[in-house]
This record gives sequence, structure tokens and C-alpha cells, in this order.
Amino acid sequence: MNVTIKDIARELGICYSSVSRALNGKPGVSEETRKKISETAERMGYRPNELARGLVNRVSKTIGVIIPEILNPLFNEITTGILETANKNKYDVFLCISNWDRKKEAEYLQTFLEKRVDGVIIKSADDSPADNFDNLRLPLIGFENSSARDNFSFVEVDNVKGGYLAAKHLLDCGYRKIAFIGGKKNSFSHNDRYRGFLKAFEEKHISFNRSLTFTGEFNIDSGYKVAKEMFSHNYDVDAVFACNDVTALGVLKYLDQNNLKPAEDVGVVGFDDISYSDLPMVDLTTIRQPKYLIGKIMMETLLEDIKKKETGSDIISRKIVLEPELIERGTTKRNFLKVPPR
Amino acid sequence: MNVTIKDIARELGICYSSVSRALNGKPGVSEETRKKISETAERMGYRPNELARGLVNRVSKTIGVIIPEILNPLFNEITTGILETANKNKYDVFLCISNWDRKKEAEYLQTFLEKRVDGVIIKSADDSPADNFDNLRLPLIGFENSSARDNFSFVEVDNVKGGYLAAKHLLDCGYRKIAFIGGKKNSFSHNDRYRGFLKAFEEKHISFNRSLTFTGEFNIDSGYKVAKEMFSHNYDVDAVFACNDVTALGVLKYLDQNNLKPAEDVGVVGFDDISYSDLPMVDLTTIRQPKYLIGKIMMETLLEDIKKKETGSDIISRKIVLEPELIERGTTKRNFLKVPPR
DNA sequence: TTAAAAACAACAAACGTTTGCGTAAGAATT
DNA sequence: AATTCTTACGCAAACGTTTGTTGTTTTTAA
Repeated sequence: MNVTIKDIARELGICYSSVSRALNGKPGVSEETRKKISETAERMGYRPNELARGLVNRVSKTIGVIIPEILNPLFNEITTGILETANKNKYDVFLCISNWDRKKEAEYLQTFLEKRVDGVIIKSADDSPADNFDNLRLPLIGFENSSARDNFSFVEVDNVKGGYLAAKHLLDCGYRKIAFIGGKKNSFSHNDRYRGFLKAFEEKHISFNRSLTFTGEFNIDSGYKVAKEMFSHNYDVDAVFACNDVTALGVLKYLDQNNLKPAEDVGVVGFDDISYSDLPMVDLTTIRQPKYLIGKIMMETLLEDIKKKETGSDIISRKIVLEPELIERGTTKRNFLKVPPR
Repeated sequence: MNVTIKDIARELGICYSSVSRALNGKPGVSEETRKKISETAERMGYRPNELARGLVNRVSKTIGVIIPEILNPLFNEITTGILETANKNKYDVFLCISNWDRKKEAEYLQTFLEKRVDGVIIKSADDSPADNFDNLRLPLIGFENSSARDNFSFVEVDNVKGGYLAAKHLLDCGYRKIAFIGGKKNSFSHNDRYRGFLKAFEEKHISFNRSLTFTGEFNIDSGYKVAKEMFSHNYDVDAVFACNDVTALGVLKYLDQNNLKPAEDVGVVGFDDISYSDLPMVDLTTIRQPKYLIGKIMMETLLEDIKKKETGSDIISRKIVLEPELIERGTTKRNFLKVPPR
């Protein structure tokens, strides 16, 4: 069906090994035949069979990527960074969605093994220690998750600092009764952001009301529900830090529906800086993650590791931490002093 | 390095062909040895090499998907449908972003050929006739694009009807000076929606001011720019139909910044119904595409075609058209009658 | 002119599977 | 007890490559 190396050889009456050498630019074939070979290859529409190639070279030029979901613009932009960088380096990627399901994740890792991917990038569905990929003998880069183990590299934003920046900003504005809506309980990002958040309070010798700690999921509904819980039960709250922008959007949705003004009535800070946070109707103050860059760096680091593995040098696991940045917008207001400091 | 079928055979002192047969449930192996084989396979952590398998079976259990971008929630949700359906059927997918670049698209198709994917799903970057995949001998499903050719199947929403619903709704509300912001010029979806749009005017014997026809890209900036053009030059406009929600968001952004009230001052209808259109701060009236379903159906149709190809039966190209739906929200208002009908 | 060196091409094994075919042993039939 | 039929297993070729080794020709040098 498809043109093979042998077809070309037969056409020219030579041995197929010469064809291989010619097409791969290896020595041992005369310029004359080399030329003839590449011409007929072109003419016959030859396309190397990467499966056969992968079989003998033990390399597939393929990366496996597992992310929890793709609808959240955060993963979206990270994925864009991953895909574009892969493409630039002539790699293809298997993209898989785990739906935050650890079992699915393990399944995908198995098929990656079977399809002989050269490396894996993963945002694990769960940061708990029992791990799917401890004895996976494959270059692997994680997004977050990974403070736990030191046998592979990972990339993340400085979440402690991110949480700190958010809380500090709210306190600087004058908000005092601040609620914290986290992400998945016990996830590293959740814990780190919470730690940073508390640090800002300590630094200013202001106490944080621990009953204002909530956890949420990565969707609008989740933020909406927490906001409803807080405001319909008259919690004493004048600001909210939501651990991701999508959750913050849910909070804003509730405020909008209940005629509460962002900033004036309730200060809101998100995390991620997804593209929609910038819309004037949303105008969400948030902590920006360099999303595209995160994807790009993960892929670049992975490709380096793969090269190292091929040349036999040791892969040393690295921990790459990027800087978060406060983006001040309309959902917080400086000199908010409903409750004047005593 | 990795455990192979031969390792298992050696371990048990039998021939590797028996191992293959046993593990694949083929006849010709006694129950007893079959059991022994699967046990030792399990124990040794055997994972079949899909590259080798693919080589002999001429099947890779892999689908190639090319989309123009992933940041737009439209493609996002379609992709989710594609990926989840692939997964359910034990296929993996190579996801590639063309960035609306025809050349890139062609490159990807070549690597798909080399990696021996079993089929392709594509939203082409360009609907023009010179086509990248005319002589691609591979099952292929397109999203839109495809009215042009009949040698492969495609899935799309009824764009004529979509455009019609949008215009009819605006006219029913009482808006009369309606602008049309299209998508890529000469794309089928653009043309179809425009045709439907005009049809609603004809049906009501209302004339459409053709100077209010604009084209845009799939991003916020593009909608913003067109809105700026229109309103800062005092075009006589009381409503806008934008061919996709992201563009509509750009229009809303301009309105918000210039104290123009959606619905009251300017009616706005989008297309797609991306998840953010539902937010109360946005609350965009729009024409919904069944995005997830589109992805799901594309993948299902493709898998059917692949099966047909394997069994040798003919693949007949189908044109699957789904229904769009008007979602009425706050950016349009019924009984808008600034200009009372004469 | 002849031997040695260099250049090229063919051979063959390997990568890890699947699968058609041959063969031996045991079971069933007469 | 002799014949046929099953059943289980081994052998070997094939899928499309890469690559080390061997063989042949041409070129170079003595």
C-alpha cells in the first residue's frame, strides 16, 4: 500500500540498505546513487514508517501529556505552550484528560508505556503520596504536585508568594474580614497558597478568622456555592481570595445576582489571570501565573532530559519555580476602609 | 530493557509464538499453559510494544487531530468531546494546533502519515479549494469547511439557520439597524451565517444596510476594533450580530468602556455559546452550537469509517448537520422600539 | 604491473510482534 | 491394534526500518 524503502531499491535495482543510508545522510553511498535515490523517493512519494523506525531506534518522537481538564483556561494556555514547543522540536504529543481521576491517569500512563512515548508531562489529579509514576522508567516533568518526591523534575509558580501577594494586597486595601476559598484539599498548591495567605496576616499582626476557610473545585459553580453559603448565612466577610479565577468568577456571579458590588461591598482576588479576567465586565484582580511559559518550560526541560537519557548522562531532577504577579483590577479598591483600623 | 514476549517464553521454556497466542486469546494454546503465561506476564510486568504491533497489524490505535487554536472555548469544548470519545474507544490522539496556518496543517498531515495514524479529524485553517488532504488515503472527518468536496465526511451546525435565528431574534426585538460581524472571509461558516442572516431580513421585507458588514477574527480584540470603528464613527447602528462569542465579547468590552448599555443602547447576539457567555456580568444572547456533541460525533463517525476500512466495505462520505439554538439572555431585549415601526 | 587502500554496495541480523504451516503426541474411531 | 482426527506447540516468515559485516570494485601508490 505505502511506498517502502524496498520499493525504491527494487525500482533502482539496488539494495535497500543503501536507500536507508542515502536517505539518512549516512556515509557509504556514492553521491550519484544518493541523488538517484532521493529523486525516486520523492517521485514515488515515500514516507518513512515511523513505527518501524521507532522499533529499531527505540525512540518514538512522541510525548505523552496528561492534564486534569482542558476547559479551564489555565490548562488551556499551559497546553498551548506545551504543544507549540513540542511542534518546534519535531515531537508529537498524545493529549489525555484525566478528569481529576487517578485511575484514568494510571491507565494513560500504561498506554504511554505501550506506545513507547519518549517522555511524559503530567499535572497529577491528586498530590497524595501513593504514586502512579514512581517506578515509571521514563523522563517525566510534573506541573505542581511534586514537592513530595525528588526523583523527577517539576515546574510551578511560587504559590506561597502568590497567596502572600493576594492577602497582602487585600489587607493593604483595607479589607479585614477576608475569606479564603482554596482548591483541592491537601493539594500542594492549595496548601502553599494558604500558607502564603496566612503569612501576610502574621506580618501585619492581623488575625485571620479560620472559620472563613473554604475549599472549592475548579469551576464556576463551586465559587458560586461558597459565596452563597457565606452571604446567605451572613458571615462577616468583606473580601474573598479565591484560589483560581474560575472559582472567583463564581463568586462574582453570586455578587452580581445579589446586587453586591465587587470592591465596594466585597473585595475579590483570584488566581491564574485567565483571559476573561481582563474583560471590563469582569475586571478581576488576580495573581497571574505565566501560563504559556509554564507549558513551554516543561516541554523544554523534558526534551533536555530525553536528550540526556539518550546520551547516557544522568538526569538530575530540578525544581523550577516561576514568579507570580499581582494584577490589580476593579474587584479590589485601595483605601477601602469601611471598618476603620482601630 | 523492557520485558518482551521472548523473555516470557524463555522463562517458561516455550516458544514465543505461544505466548503471543495466549496473551491475545487466540486458539492453539492449552488452558494450562495459557494460565502460566498470563501469570508470568503479569509477574514480569510485561507491556506489549505497540510499535511492533502496529507494524505487523498495520493499525496504530491512534487518531490525528488538527485544530486552528485551543484558546477559543469553542474548540476547547469540541476537543473535549473528541478526546473523551477517543479514550472510551481505546484510541489515543495526537493533538496539533495549526494557528490558522495552512502550511503547518500540511506538515502535520505528513507526520500523521509517517506515524501511521488510523484516521484524522480536522478543522481546516482555510476553506479554499486547493486542498491539503485530497489524496490522503486515510479516513478523515472535517469540522465545517467541507461543503466544497464530497470525498469525505464532515460535521457542522446548520449555519444558515444559525444566522437566520440571530437576525430574526434581533428583528423580533425591534432592532432595525443591525451590523454583521463575520468570521474569516470566504469561510463556509461565514458565508452560511450571512446568508441566513439576510434571509431573515427578506422574510420580513426589511432592508439590510450592506455597509454594516464587517469581518473579524476569533478573538476579543477583533470585536473590540470593529465596535470602535462603528461607534466612534457614528455609524447608524442599534444592534450587532457577531459570528462568534469571543468577537461578541470584544463588542461588549467596547460598550462597557464607553457607557453604552447592552440591549438598551445596542442589542448584541453572539454565536457558539461559550461557557463565559452565561456569566451574569456577560449574559450574552447567542446561538448555541452543541460543541461537545460535535466533537463526540466526529470521533464516532471516524471510528465507524476506520472499522469499515478494515473490513473492506466502502466508506460513504456523510454530511452531518446539527441544530443551532437561540439562547436568549440580557444583551437583547424584546420590545426594543427606539425607532417605532412606521 | 602489482599490492594495498579506499569506496561503495550487498548481505544479514535485529527491533518485538503476529500468524500460516508443519509436526508430534494423544484421543477417538473402526 | 491400526487408522484417522484433534490438539498443542514449535518453526519461520513477515511488517519496515537501521546498522555492523563482508564482498567487490575502483583508485592510489610503490
